[in-house]
Amino acid sequence: MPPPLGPEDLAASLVRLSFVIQGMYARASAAHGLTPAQAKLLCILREETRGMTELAQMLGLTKSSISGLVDRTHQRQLIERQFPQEDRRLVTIRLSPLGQGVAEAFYTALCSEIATTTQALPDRERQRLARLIPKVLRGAEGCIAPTASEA
Amino acid sequence: MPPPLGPEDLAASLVRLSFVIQGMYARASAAHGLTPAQAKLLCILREETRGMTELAQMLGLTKSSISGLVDRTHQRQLIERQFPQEDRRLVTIRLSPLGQGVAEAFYTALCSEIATTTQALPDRERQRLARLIPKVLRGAEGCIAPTASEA
DNA sequence: ATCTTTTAGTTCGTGACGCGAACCATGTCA
DNA sequence: TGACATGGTTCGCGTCACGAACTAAAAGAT
Repeated sequence: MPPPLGPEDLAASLVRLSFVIQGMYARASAAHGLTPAQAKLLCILREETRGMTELAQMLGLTKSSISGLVDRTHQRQLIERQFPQEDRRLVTIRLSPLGQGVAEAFYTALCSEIATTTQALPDRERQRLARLIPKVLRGAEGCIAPTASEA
Repeated sequence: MPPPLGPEDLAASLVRLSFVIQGMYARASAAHGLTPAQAKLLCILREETRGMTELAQMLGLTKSSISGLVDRTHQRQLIERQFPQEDRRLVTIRLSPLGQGVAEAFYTALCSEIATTTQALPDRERQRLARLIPKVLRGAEGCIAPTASEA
């Protein structure tokens, strides 16, 4: 008969879990020649082209931080800058062909590694988990969360 | 009738969850004048005194990284170095009185913030979650996980 | 008892990261 | 036209993590 678990225990294991996942994220990044920050950037751009300010919001970073990150990622040939004519202040960032490949490879590798660890669970429990977590995420949406949402 | 969720969906929401938690961790750290790295260090030392190599293992960092981290944290008066006589190579690190206070404050703040977001779930589901997550963690133990275990 | 190896930490140089402050260029609005 | 807002960049700073080279102390081997 397992004792009931208090909310602190849940909090503690959530923190622990997040460290484990972040560890996988870091290793998957490194395996593809990326820093975690660059990996996040690529994952966001996987969806669609974005402006610098937009990226700043999504990553929860300062404009100046984004500037640097984009620079370094650009040097690695993973992204391209576009200068739309309708508003010449804008700089739009999109994946380069190389970047697309790396982004996909990274993302699938990451997911498959994570899946490996959840594969240990019986289907029923995995299914439950898959439905519970989004609920927690919805509960957390109110927070000032940096919305490092994507991937 | 919700569609069944594949393992990729689960992986994706796990990643997303980990970012949310890390965001809270970062904000809770900042609120107590800590960097996330320093907060992790303090949390480990909350349990007991440790040597440098031991810290390196637990945090998944290099000895040189620990050296720097300990230096900076020491400058903030949060930890103390001890030089045991039985083995004069060893340096043992423990919380200073100030560090103890900060560590406790940080940890409880973090847990309570996380608890807030899970409070939205009905008791039954929260209870389920609290039992499922440790299972995932056990499944992930095999991994080379840096074991940034504590807190 | 000495010589060699292992163990524990430190130092140094490098690159990435994130921040705030100051700044420029382009649009927008009065 | 002049004031203001918006979008990005640059700079200097502190933090972080790494590998390589190094010192000191302990443990083992001869």
